[in-house]
Amino acid sequence: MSPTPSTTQRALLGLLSIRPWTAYDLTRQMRRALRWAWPRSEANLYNEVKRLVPHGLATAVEEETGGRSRTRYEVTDRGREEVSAWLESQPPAPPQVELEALLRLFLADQGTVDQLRRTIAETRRQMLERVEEGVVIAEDYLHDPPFPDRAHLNVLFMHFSAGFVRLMLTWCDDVEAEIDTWPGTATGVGLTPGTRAMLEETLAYYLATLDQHARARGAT
Amino acid sequence: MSPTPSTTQRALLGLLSIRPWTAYDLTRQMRRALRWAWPRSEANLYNEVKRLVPHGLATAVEEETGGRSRTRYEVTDRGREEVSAWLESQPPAPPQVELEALLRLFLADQGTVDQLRRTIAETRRQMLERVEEGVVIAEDYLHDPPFPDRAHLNVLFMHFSAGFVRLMLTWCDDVEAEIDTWPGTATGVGLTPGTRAMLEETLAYYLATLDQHARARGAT
DNA sequence: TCGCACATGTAAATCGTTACATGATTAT
DNA sequence: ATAATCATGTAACGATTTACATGTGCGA
Repeated sequence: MSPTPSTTQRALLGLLSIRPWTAYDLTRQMRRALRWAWPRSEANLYNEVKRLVPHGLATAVEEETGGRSRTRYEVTDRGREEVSAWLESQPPAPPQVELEALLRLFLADQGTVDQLRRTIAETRRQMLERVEEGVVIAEDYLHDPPFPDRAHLNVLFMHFSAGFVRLMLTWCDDVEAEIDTWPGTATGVGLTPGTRAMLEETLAYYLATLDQHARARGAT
Repeated sequence: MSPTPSTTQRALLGLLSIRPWTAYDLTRQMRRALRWAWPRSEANLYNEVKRLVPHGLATAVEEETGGRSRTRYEVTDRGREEVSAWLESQPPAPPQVELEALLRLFLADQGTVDQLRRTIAETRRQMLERVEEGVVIAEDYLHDPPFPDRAHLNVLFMHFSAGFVRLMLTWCDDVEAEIDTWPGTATGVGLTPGTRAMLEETLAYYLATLDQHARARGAT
């Protein structure tokens, strides 16, 4: 009757375990923070919280605030158990990246260098938007942290997002520098000096990593 | 009648623009390479290629190879146009990361340090698997590239995936080092020296980035 | 007072996954 | 000869998104 909740539902349950929220605040929190780990559309979130209730994982209270009514959700004991069981369960799903810009790069020989350049420029713009949001949040946390007793977790969380932004921005730089040396996207380019160097560096890093972890395992 | 194709369909069309493939080869290619940019289940891919045909974007030929028949797909002119139009169209969807491990970290105060440690260990293991695949592909490309005239694109593509793996592995290291200093996930931890340093470094990087791009824009 | 952003959803349509099915090929 | 794996899907189900709907407060 109650199949195991989806990861989206578990994320909402997790938020509710921190404290009660209204539906709208939940979507805000998902947009502000959890977008980095589990991005979902807002309409979907309204839907999924509501579905926690009939499963006995959360309770809903209607509040009359002036005109329109809103719903405040609270986690139940069964809800908390569900979160615990999930954290205990092995293993987490593998990381997945959805990156249309990278897809376009892969197929760039079907188009022009200029199209590719615009794709990269747009990607950089998107990342700079995230940086602007990040500055606000980071300053918040240095002066007046919203959840002081969760600061250690939130900072490790932000540490990932900062790393991701950095990755994307340097990748954009690398791609731009490289395509500037191309006569076109398709015609007789092949392995350039730049891409050959990248390839060798990548392989060296991979081999070093495997080696290091093989030795770490052996030393245990 | 033909609503604009989904990105998954465009990815398949893009592959078909390189050359004709059988359904199975398409799924292989998606698994081997495009997983990094647009991960989809194999069953779905079989479905989506098939749906290209009634829209006039691809043609299908049944081939009898021994016993069972297989389908070979080819792109049509309309299919190529569709890919061009897509590459021309602004803007690409923003990058999205789905990372259950990061979600678990965010909610780690609902569980134990040991659970978190296991999550990180599993994530590292998943990434090392990717490294092993990557070694094979990179060596291929150095000795006997499968698509020599596409090498420049494929290497820039791999450059991203290598960067992502590196990001994940160093993040795992950082998290492990930090949580080793915690007495627990929740009880009176707050902003530790380690996380404070991270936070300051993140903020500094963000500000430097914004500054740099503001000046770059000003200098144009 | 007009429009726009905030706040809060619903309904329909689509997208995508999991589970199943089945013949062929290879390894043991 | 058997089991495992490759190759190729189908069907059912569930998750997600898009588009719409509507009230409320605020700034120009």
